[in-house]
Amino acid sequence: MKRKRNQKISKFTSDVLRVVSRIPRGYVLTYGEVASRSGNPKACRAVGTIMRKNYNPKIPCHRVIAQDGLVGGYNRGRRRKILLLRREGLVIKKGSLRQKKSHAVV
DNA sequence: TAGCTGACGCAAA
DNA sequence: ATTTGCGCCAGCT
Repeated sequence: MKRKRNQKISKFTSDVLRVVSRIPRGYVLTYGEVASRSGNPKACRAVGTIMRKNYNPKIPCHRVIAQDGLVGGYNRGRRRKILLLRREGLVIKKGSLRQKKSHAVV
């Protein structure tokens, strides 16, 4: 069912969304990194939860991958996520990224 | 209010 | 190199 008014998002959520939206094209961050930059280094799972909710399609959530290199999940299908990443110049082998490109704080 | 879930991370076997 | 188990946190029912 649809909700008329949007739930007020937590500061953490807001921060996470901001961090992710700042990831440059061609770069990726891990869920853990995003969590750390959001103030809770151990909230990697929570980050996943937030991404899953897919607040704003404008947010490049496909640039957030797992620490082990696996692309992780994607609300619209892992396949799609991989496509997007390759499209940005990243090399993915069997669902995992060869070289992780993190960006220093922008 | 309390409990369950999951787009994770890491250590151990 | 792989697989299994446990911990952690915010959101949802």
